[in-house]
Amino acid sequence: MFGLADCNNFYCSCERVFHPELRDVPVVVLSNNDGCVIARSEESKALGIKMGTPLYQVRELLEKNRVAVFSSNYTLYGSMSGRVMSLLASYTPSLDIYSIDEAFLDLSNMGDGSYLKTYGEEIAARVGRATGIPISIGIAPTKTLAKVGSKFAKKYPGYKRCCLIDTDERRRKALELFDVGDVWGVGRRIAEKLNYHGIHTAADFANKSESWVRSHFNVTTLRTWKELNGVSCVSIEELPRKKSICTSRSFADAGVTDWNVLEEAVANFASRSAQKLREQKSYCLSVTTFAYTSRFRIDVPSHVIYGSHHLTVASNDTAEIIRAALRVLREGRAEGGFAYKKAGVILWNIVTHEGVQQDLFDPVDRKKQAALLEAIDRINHKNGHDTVRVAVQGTDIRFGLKHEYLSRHYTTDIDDILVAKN
DNA sequence: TCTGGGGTCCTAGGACCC
DNA sequence: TCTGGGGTCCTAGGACCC
Repeated sequence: MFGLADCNNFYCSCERVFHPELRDVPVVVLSNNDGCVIARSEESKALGIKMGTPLYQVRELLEKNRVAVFSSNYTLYGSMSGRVMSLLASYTPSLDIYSIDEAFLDLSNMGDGSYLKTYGEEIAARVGRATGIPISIGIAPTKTLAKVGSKFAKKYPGYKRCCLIDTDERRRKALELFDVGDVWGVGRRIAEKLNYHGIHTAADFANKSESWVRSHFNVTTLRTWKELNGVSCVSIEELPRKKSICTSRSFADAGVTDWNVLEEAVANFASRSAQKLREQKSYCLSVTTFAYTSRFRIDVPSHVIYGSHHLTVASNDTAEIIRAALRVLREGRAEGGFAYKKAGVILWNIVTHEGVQQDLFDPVDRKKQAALLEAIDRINHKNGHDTVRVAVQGTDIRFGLKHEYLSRHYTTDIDDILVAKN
């Protein structure tokens, strides 16, 4: 049996922990640059605010309904996620952290149905009490069904935050009430195709024959079908090492027109990506850089820079990766004044230390390089991000992002700890 | 005017091999 | 006019997830 624990409206809930006066007030959290709405409390959902809506389209609605607005504060959310996950880990021999606000618990051999139900209720209550974050839990023989369960647990208070789908009868009832488009693994396109064939509920889909599903869809969708029928086949292997690492940002307002600022931004993205690479103790062979003008503006000249550079020896050296990223950027430079709205650096072809193919004629002393990087990382860890950096990264972040509604770093910065007054 | 960021997996088609 | 058969590897793009 699998349990899926899902934090309710996670980012909004994190803000509420430190703003208890907002408990019954609509709350939204914005994306980077305060661009779009990416998290909504139940009250905000009821106002009809959709996920991913640009802020400017709902600004009036937010003001009229006195919605509390926050810029995203990933430092806070990451730290709160850590608290939730460490509690969840104490309830299972194996916890698979699937995202910042979701995790699968291995609940095999934990006793019969009624025991599991109580166990789930207890987990949810404890996490809520200890962290202030409300969570919902679904328990079922497959991960896809556990996800279905968690949605029921969230929707109906009667479940006491835990919904168990263990028998065939319970499974049938649940799937009949569940929209096929809400099934994990069924996105917009597949939902459209299923609807076209007259399939609307998860039960409609589960009742189709295997051969029908196989002939109309690919193996991924077939797996989803099996999971709905109680056959577990989606494995969430822990991927300790990422296969690609990306750092990208949109630029505020109209974008970046100064080429030097763009280079500085790309240097910073490359540096951040190299740090992430070292954190997972990996090396990359390929560096891709991209920069493009607004996808939404048809009234201004558009331009796309996109290219890759391949290293001869896999590296995680900041300077080397910056050099590669800037080289691609410069190769893509074109005449004309363009306003770049977004840029980023992707590292891929990632290998472990053992997987690094040495070069007989390598001019770089890799041992010295590693020692230097380790020293830099240690200094930066102690004294703050980018205390030591490459000159081309610049001294101030001129392409700075908009964070007009940022809350404080309550759990990670000594100066931001809440003070209780008498 | 203003429109996020970071991932994984699968498949079709092209390039190449004998 | 007629133009083989059987593979592998790589990449771009599409679909999905949060």
